Amino acid sequence: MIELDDIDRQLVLALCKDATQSAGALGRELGLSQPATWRRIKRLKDAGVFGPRRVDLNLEALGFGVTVFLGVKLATKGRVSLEDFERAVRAIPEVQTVQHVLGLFDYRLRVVAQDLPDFERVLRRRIMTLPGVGNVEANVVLSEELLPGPL
Amino acid sequence: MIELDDIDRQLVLALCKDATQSAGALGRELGLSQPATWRRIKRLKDAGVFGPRRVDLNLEALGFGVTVFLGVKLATKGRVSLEDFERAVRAIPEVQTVQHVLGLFDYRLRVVAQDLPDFERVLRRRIMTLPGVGNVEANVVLSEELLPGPL
DNA sequence: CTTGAAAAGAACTGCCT
DNA sequence: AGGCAGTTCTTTTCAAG
Repeated sequence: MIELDDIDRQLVLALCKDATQSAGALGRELGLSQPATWRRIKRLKDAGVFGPRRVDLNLEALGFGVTVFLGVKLATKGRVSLEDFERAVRAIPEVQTVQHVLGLFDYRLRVVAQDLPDFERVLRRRIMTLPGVGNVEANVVLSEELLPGPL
Repeated sequence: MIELDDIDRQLVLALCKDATQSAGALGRELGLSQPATWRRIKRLKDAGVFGPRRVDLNLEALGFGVTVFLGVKLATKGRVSLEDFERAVRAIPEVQTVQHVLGLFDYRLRVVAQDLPDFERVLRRRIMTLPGVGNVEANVVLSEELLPGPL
């Protein structure tokens, strides 16, 4: 497990807020030189503190105004059923995230759609027809807030 | 609403997979020159296609091995109750995401903890003591897969 | 849209304290 | 570990076809 000191923590938090900041700019905030800051960031990267760098899309601006979290309970749950379900769900373009979970449901899916009529189409023709689907619960997202996290 | 042509779509998808690629490298894949690729990316940025650039942390490597999605149903739901609940939930370090949702629950929370005993502590001392909490449902995340999305 | 090039800035390196 | 100075790379901008 990776241990971070105070300065590392501040660097990581600053990068979580805005990943476009340069090592020089970050260092100035903390009273560190550019190379010192860069070396710390490199050490953190090499230690695997950061996940793969991705861009996240502004889906609203692209016409996807509706986000729904679905809980899915499978009717049949053999090894084959799980693999069949996962393969089929990966083929649905509107599904953004697949979580295999423990609890009242077997899977949680993050699904986007253009609007509610479009979501109904996705739900009826894509989700409900998935192999082995039992119960489905839906939560339409009204707003989402990302917090600093546990550091 | 922003319209993308085929090349834009390929650029966006490539950046979703790996945001560290340079404009030159991206252009080479698509048979475009570096300036042409750069201009397209700039146009997309200015159009607001991309959300704020953040880094995502490898929480497992930092000692947070457990991720749980909680559904929370409030017992009392006036305007004040929602604001009180949101303010209190924002103060819990282990809460990563707060979603206000429509459906069987009022909120969905993404919570991380070091392990299951640690999660029990968070649940009993932080979550269950939130103002106005009624029913709580938990799904422990076993695995999570991010898909390309609806483009 | 392309190629070529130049300027600015950020990333990286070696050496020193 | 951090700072300084310098090199290399990418980004960013421009000129010309």
